Amino acid sequence: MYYTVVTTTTHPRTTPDLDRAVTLFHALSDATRLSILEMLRGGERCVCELQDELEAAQSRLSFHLKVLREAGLVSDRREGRWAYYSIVPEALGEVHDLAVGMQPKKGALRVLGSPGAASCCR
Amino acid sequence: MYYTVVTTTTHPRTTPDLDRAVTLFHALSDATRLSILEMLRGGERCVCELQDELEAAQSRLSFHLKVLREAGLVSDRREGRWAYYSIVPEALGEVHDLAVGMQPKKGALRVLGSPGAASCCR
DNA sequence: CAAAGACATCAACTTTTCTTGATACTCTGT
DNA sequence: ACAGAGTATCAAGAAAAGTTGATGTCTTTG
Repeated sequence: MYYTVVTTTTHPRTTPDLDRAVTLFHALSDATRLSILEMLRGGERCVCELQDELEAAQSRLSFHLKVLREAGLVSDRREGRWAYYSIVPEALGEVHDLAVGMQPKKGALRVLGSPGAASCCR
Repeated sequence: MYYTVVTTTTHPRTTPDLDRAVTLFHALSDATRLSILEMLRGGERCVCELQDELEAAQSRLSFHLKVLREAGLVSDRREGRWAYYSIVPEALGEVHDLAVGMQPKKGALRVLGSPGAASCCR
């Protein structure tokens, strides 16, 4: 049996990509995490290396790596007792696309008195 | 008189753009704020319009607009008793550049056993 | 098998961020 | 000058995020 999703949605872009965008930007909104990513730009790193260079407590690092991992920005590979983290380029691609997609639409540049601008309050 | 900045800095990119990036990403890490930006994509809007469409309390909106404004993502224009907000494309450009700049460096792709990868822990 | 290293996870606590309701400010029309 | 609309700001409380130290789980090595 099939269900044809009719999408009666009154408020359109309310949930789907919005959540994703929030997750992505939130993961990037912390100095420690950005530093981690900066280190990973050079290639895979294990937690102990990050720990040394960032002078951060181990559990703190683990916490931030989890945030990055759950946002899909980094992936981890286990080898013996080490965990190697690396950047997931596709996720940064999403961020890139989001930034582009948030630019004003064509024709949205305000020309004073143009119709559509400020249909506001009487 | 000139100062030749010698950059004795031990920890390089520790403060300058990092803070800016954090501010920018943080401003974007909230659903309400992203919705506001989405509305502004169509052009300038006054607070009352945003209020109606987003069904958000006035003070709440004001709060979020302030975060966006302080991050430089939107600008406001006062006209009579109305405040019109609009997107600052340049700020989104910064976000775009950040996303690009965070991609792994050339040659950072891990080839198993390649030198430089995992100089880690003995 | 015991000991030690590399991480993850958890609980308690601190800090930051959001929300809400009240209040203040600034125009505008009368 | 007054009343009311449109906003900003502030204080207090609620919720979310980050930090720290302890503990647990694998895994490797002697």
